[in-house]
Amino acid sequence: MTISTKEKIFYISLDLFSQKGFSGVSIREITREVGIKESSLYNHFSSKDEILESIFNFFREDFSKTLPPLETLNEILQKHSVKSFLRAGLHNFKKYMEDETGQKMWRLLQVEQFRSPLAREIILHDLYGKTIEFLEIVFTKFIEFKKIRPYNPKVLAIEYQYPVFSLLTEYNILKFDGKGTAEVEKKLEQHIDFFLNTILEK
Amino acid sequence: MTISTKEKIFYISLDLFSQKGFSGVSIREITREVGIKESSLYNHFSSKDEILESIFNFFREDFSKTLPPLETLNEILQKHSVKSFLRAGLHNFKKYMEDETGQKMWRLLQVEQFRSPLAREIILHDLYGKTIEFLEIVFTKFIEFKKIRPYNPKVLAIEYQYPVFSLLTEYNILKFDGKGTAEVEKKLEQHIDFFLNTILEK
DNA sequence: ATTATAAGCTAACGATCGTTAGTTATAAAG
DNA sequence: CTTTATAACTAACGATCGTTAGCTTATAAT
Repeated sequence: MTISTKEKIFYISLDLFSQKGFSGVSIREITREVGIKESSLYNHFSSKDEILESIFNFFREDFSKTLPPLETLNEILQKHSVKSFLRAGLHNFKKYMEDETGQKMWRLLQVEQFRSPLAREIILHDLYGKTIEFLEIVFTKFIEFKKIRPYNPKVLAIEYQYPVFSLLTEYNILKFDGKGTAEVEKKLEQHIDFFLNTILEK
Repeated sequence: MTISTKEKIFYISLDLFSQKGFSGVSIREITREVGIKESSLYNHFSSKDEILESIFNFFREDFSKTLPPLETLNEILQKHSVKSFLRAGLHNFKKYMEDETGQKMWRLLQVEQFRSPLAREIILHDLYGKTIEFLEIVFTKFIEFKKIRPYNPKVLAIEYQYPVFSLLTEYNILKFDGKGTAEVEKKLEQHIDFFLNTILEK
C-alpha cells in the first residue's frame, strides 16, 4: 500500500500548519517537502485554503468515531465497573492523542481557533460538546444502576473531562519539546483516583 | 494622559496577532491601524519579532502580579472561609480574563505556542506552574488549619484549577464570537460547589 | 539661538507570496 | 494503436512581505 501525492500533501500540510500556523506556511514549503513543484499541488487541491478545510473535515469525521456508539453502551456499562470503564475510556483517549496525527490535529485546532470559525466550531461542538454529552449519558446510567452516588450528571462529566483537557494541553506542549510526560501521566492517574473517590458509593 | 505611538503599536499588534497569529499580520497592517507609515515603526521597534517579544515580556510581568504575595497569605487564609477564599480568587481571575488585554494575551499564547518556545514557557511555567504552586501552598495551609480534609495538596490544586483552565478556553471562544457566556459561568459556579463539597470537613 | 534627538515621511530594495497558463510524460481505456 | 485523463513540469504574473536609506520636521536641551 503506497501513499498518494494528495495524501502526502495532506499530511505534510497538517504537520507544517500545526507547527507554524496556516499563514506561516507557504505553498512552496509544502511542495518542497512533498517533492513536487508548487504548480503541481493545484492538480490535487484548488487552493491553499482547501487543504486546511480538508484537514478539518477529516478530523471531524475521524474524531466522531472515537466515542463508542450509544447502542452498545448499556451492555458495556453493565459489564464494567466505573473504575475500569473510566480507565478504558482514558486508555482510548490517550491512544488517540499519543498518535502523531491526533496530536497535530489538536495543535492545529489550537493555533487556528481565532482565524477559523470552523476550528472554533470543532473545538466547542465536537471536542468539548460531544465528549461531555457522551459522558453525561454514561454517568446518568451509572446513577441509574446505582454504581455511583446521585449527582448532576453533566457536572460529573465536566469534573471528569475538563481536567483531562487541560492535562492534554500540558502533555502536548511537553511532547512538542521532546520532554518527558511521566509527570503529566501521573497527574492523570491521580485525577481519576480523586474523581472516583468522590463519586463512588461509600 | 495620552497614549504614545509605541504603546499604540504594542496594543494594535497584540490585537492583530491574537486574532490572526504573528505570521498572519503584516507590518503594513499594523502601521495602517496605528496611523503611521511602515518605516516609522522602526523608530520604536527594531523588528517585527521584537514587538512580539515585548508583548510576551509584558504579559509575564503583568501576570505575576495577579497572585497575592505569600507574606500576606497566612493572614488572608485565616480571615476567610475556604469557600469565600476560592470565590474571591475566582473573582480576581475572572476580572483579569474579562479584561480585553488579558483575553488577547491568552489568545496570543495559544496561537503562538508551537511557533514560540517563549510562549510555551509562559504557558507551562507561569500560567500553569505558578498558579498550581500557589494553590498547593494555599491548600497545604487549609489542611494545617483543619479547614479541609487532608489530601495531597497538589492534587487538590489541580482538581480545582484545571477545570478552570478548560472553562477559560470555552469562555474565550464564546467571547470571541460575541456569544453569551452565561452557560460557562454557571459551569464555573457548579465546579466550585462540587469541589467544595468534596474537600470540606463533613 | 543653536544644536541634538526623536519621530515622522517618501521611495525603494530583494525576497517571497498564492496562483495561473501552457507544455510534457505516463499509463489506462477504447 | 490511438485517445483520453492524470499529474508532473517550466515559467511567469502581480501582489505583498520585512526592512533600509535618506530626508524632513517638531521638540527639547544646551
